[in-house]
Amino acid sequence: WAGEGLGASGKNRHVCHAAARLEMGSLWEEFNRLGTEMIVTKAGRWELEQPGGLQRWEGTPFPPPSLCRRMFPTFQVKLSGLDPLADYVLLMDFIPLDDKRYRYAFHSSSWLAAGRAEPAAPGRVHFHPDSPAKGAQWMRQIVSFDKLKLTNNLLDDNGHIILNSMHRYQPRFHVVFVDPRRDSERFAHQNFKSFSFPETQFMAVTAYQNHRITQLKIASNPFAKGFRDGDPEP
Amino acid sequence: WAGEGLGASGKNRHVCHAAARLEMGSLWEEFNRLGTEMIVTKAGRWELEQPGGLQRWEGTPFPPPSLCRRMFPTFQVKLSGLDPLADYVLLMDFIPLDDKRYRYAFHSSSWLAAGRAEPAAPGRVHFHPDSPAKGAQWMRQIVSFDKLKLTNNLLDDNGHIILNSMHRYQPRFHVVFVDPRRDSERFAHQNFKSFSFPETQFMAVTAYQNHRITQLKIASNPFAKGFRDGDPEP
DNA sequence: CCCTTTTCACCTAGGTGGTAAGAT
DNA sequence: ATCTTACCACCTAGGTGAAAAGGG
Repeated sequence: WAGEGLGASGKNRHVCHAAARLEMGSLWEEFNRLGTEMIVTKAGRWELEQPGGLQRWEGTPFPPPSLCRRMFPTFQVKLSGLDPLADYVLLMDFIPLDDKRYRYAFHSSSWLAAGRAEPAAPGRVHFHPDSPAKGAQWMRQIVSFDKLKLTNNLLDDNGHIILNSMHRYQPRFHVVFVDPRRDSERFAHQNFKSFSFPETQFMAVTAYQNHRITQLKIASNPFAKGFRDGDPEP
Repeated sequence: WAGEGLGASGKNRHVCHAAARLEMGSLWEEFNRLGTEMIVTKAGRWELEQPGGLQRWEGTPFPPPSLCRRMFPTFQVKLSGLDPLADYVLLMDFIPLDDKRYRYAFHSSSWLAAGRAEPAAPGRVHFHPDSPAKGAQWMRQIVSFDKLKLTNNLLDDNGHIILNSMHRYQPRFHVVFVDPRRDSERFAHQNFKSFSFPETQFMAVTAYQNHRITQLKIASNPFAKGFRDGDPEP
């Protein structure tokens, strides 16, 4: 027990001191003040396999690019307090913030509850693609979940995160110690630590509702530079 | 010994049946008949950190993109004979084919030996970025080393493969079983299997010498499509 | 009416060889 | 004379929101 002692929190010593600082916090807060919205789309491979879509990649053994959307801002954290020599898996999931469905009232520029939530989508998880890796490598630089994609396709076959449009979600971030012990399943509840940043909560939408969100996305996302007008900002 | 028995080759049972089939073999052979050339360049981060280069990425914590070159054709293999449930690391290195330096004689369109080889560059290794992974995942689809980049910069700091221009090289591919035993170092020599495909040998150059190589690169590399003239080929 | 899907122009990011200038 | 570099136009690949079209 000495070698795998528990911290005061009841967590394994490899995770009990783990800390995560959200990067781009001021940008997240700026979005959060307006009410962050994230686009969700379908168009996984199931859509593209219809006639007319297939020809774009026939002859290659690889699936077509998924047209699902990333998050913006990107969820990025700076980690500390890990054991540099231990292995960790990093992952994210998304939990409903309530059991409501929403609609946007343009006249008042606000979100209104509009009935109960639809049946929850399959609760998927996104592993950071560098997992597993040593604590030292995770702490060396910012960990970015820029490969994470959102979809509203319940039949999605690409492992993307499935969300219901017009529902609110809270991203969660988990640090999981890869326990080398034979019976590590017995300690699974001690071997992870989770982080939730309230400023990263958002509404899933298929098209932006709040025009101020649209303008902030255009102003801050490099890929939307084509929609900026006039003054260049440093 | 029964659990980690050795095959007839003296190799660990997890690698002794491993087999690798080179993909795009006919394209490699077409290049090899002409005498394959691969471009090597400098321009790692050391070059870009000179005044005038830095401003392109100031403000980001990430290094600038390396301008070093990929190989074309890309080295790709289809694996079989691995233990689906065991972990493997896949990697490549490059060994000099001889101790000569070459020059290209345009009048005869041929390579001539021109003295002894220069001091060998640091013998680097390129790990496939998905390493380590289970045998099942490696065998599921073609393994592609398209991230591998070549440089002639002896001071390269990006982990790229360092080669001498005007020298001949043979790419090698290694399958390494990740041995879970505590004293696995003692068995290192049994835990890997190596593959060399003669049709992938090449001359490192800083600019193409043989015009027929240039034309074949333009004809077959999608990124060089801008230099193709006239007839579209399926 | 409200929400979703499709298509588009425009961008980021980066992989090509050509070309001319530079280095040795 | 030979090799190397820097810059360029042109491509692949894919991430943007706008706008129009589609669906219940």
